Amino acid sequence: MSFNHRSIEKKWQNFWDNDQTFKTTEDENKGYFYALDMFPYPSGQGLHVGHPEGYTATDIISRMKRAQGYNVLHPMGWDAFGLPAEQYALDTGNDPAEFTEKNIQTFKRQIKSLGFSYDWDREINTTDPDYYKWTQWIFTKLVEHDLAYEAEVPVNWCPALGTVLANEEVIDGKSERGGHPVYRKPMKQWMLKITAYADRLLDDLEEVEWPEHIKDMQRNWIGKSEGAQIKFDVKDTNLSFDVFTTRADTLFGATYAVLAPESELVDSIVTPEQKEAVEAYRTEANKKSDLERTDLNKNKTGVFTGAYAINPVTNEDMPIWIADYVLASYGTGSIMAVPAHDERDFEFAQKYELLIRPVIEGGDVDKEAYTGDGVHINSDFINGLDQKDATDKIVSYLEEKEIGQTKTTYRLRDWLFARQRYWGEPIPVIHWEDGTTSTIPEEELPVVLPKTTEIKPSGTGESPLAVIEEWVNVVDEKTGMKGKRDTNTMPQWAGSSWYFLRFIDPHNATQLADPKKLEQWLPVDLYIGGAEHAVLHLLYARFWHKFLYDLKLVPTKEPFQKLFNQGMILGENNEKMSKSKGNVVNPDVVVEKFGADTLRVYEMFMGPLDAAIAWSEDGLEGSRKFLDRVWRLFIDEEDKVRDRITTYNDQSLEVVYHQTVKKVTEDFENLQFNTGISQLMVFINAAYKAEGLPLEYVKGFIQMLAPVAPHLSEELWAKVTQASDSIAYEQWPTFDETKLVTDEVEVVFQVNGKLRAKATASKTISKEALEELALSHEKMQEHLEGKTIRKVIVVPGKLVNIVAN
RNA sequence: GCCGGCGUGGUGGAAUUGGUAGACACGCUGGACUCAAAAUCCAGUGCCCAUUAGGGCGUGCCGGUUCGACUCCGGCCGCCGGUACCA
Repeated sequence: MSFNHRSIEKKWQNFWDNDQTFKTTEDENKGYFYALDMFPYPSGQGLHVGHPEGYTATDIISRMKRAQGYNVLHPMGWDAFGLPAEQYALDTGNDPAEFTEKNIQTFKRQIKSLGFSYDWDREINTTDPDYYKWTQWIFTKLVEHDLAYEAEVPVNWCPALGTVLANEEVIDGKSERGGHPVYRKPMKQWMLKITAYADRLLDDLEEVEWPEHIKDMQRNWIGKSEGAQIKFDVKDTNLSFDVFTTRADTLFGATYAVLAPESELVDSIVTPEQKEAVEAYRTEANKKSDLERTDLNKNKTGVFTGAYAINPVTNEDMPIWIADYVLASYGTGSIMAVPAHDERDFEFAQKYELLIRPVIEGGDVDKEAYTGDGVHINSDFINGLDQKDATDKIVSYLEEKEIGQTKTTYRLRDWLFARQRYWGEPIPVIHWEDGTTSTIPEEELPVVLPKTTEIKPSGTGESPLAVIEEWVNVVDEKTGMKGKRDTNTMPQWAGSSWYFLRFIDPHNATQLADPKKLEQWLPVDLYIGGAEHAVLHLLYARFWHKFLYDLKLVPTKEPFQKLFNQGMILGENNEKMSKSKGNVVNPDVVVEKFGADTLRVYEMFMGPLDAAIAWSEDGLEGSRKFLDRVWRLFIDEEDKVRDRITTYNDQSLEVVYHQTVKKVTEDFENLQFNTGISQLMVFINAAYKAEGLPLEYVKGFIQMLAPVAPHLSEELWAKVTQASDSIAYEQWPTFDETKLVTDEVEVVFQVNGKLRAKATASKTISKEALEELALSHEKMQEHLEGKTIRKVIVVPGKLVNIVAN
């Protein structure tokens, strides 16, 4: 008979709720372990089978750590602000808050049906004013410390929709909804100065246990680049501009200069003859989105300004061009072009027939740019030097003349923190009529998002909040001065940048979280989520954490000690699951048919946690068969514990049991759940062949199965031990190192590296005796006949290899 | 293009201080049980040759180091992820 997952799972989920089994303990005599999932955005689609993969992994670790005597913090919450809810509101006229609440209830029901050991008393919702009060508070602190500032930044403005669009809502320069034209329009926006933390965000990656490729992605994103900044004078004026270059050594080969089309200097230097062409080019460039600009990278375009710069070492005239292959936002927004040794400059110079002068030996400038190292030529005082020496010498020269110095730049840009949207945290700022700006003091937070019956575009590009007059307009009670609230809201990244702190003290009304509790729980010991957040979320959260660290509000430099990214679960056809492909698996259906335990076992057994693996209905059934097999081993047809389970131990399972405890414990610790579960299967296979089942081993096995299949294990535990308590806090089984190996081991005999015979021998057998055993073996003698033994390699307890010819 | 990862049976995957390749599972084949089927239990299952005994081949491809290579080195091919005019 198989177990009834529907009744068992319901029974134990109710038990855990009523018993408050997973309420977080904070016993100072125990260690603290913080196992965190990336909290989900509660979409209208409901839970996907990909979600439980990471959740099961952290749940297994949480349950094992509780049994190992730790206080475990294992919370769940909702990253519930975001675009889809607002779109839904725009489409239907409904309140995004209600829609979001409904989605949360669906997610929560689904997550609870999987039996995760979350402490639901600590549930967090980023859209809850009690939560976003502190999101806003952190923002005001950033303003106080000059890490938030306002700047004119271009947005995707769609006049037809009367709204600003996110990049992903713009397709080929048209709005995704309606296909209306979209323009780049500068708007005043809040920016966060994440670049001030660039070096620390880079350096402190050394301190965390993250997958190397994720660290690499962050390093690339930060994009630290060391080079030199060099000043160029504009001919016949007192104007000048700086360029950034990593190849100062090629300065003698700089034959022209390029400014970004947006550069303000262009207005001052453009000649009357070129003015029209330059203006036309700038207008054209302004129409293109960043994406379109990069799309055109095959065919570089640009226009001559008519002006010349002076090369500071050759004193030659360098024509100044504008071209959109130079980005205003990187470096100084202007470059010295060295076409002989830079591929982009080479392509541009060829197209516009600009001078290409090689200054390094090697390569052929008629064909392509040479970007390698080599001996410098045509370069006066650095001739004959290699790249490094030439760079050092020329930078010293420039420093002496005070026209250049070493300089570090970053690819990382400041964080555009404003959204012209309704469904987000209001930015807690008032713009007064006298032109000043102030943040809302702590005692007046939160600035609550006003309820409104109709969310509609403002028509000006501002958020829908701008039309809610009674909310926007404020008067200072003391001075009577009028002001307007900032109508921007925060991006979705805001709430998720610090939620892991609030889980530690979620109901604290007076501070973000109690410092003592933060000290106990931080850093997060294990953080699991999808790789799609490898860069932005993790970088933003690290930035805020470091800022709070500087304010002495959190005790650690880094928030997440160990990070792991679960892989994707693909559809049975090996493609990404999607509605349109019809390959989506609904977890509700799986839980109903096979049970939550089966789903958990299957998702952990299908392969390594970080691999992308296709769903398989057959594999799922196999996991259920394993659980049934476990059940039948211990429970008979009458639903009674089998009398094979006994306190007598005939030792036949001793070795495999101790091996199982060791391997399962270590594999779970290392997140290698697939091999850990396979070891549980090995034990069950052996147990089926054994006469009696020692109670101690049965109990130990059920405990090891419990983190993966908790409902079934609770039920088995209750039946086998007659206990009325949960298995959750039973001490995790231990193994005895001395019982791991048998006295007799199988050894392998090889001739010329080829396996020819096997034999059993004592594991402590001497080298000589083992060699003798090999040479005297019948099979070996056959293979050695007529050959001369040249060499014998003996690995004690393992093998003998005889080299002969 | 650049950075990172991967490539093992019919399938998902095990195994790397270099030492029995294919653990565990799915699938398949056979047997037991059954009137029969399902379920279950037991056995077999990398490929090729051979009736057996046995032999040969085998971890993407080519080469190297080694007594011995899935594992280390060099060169290719393919797939996946990230990123992209970053000066």
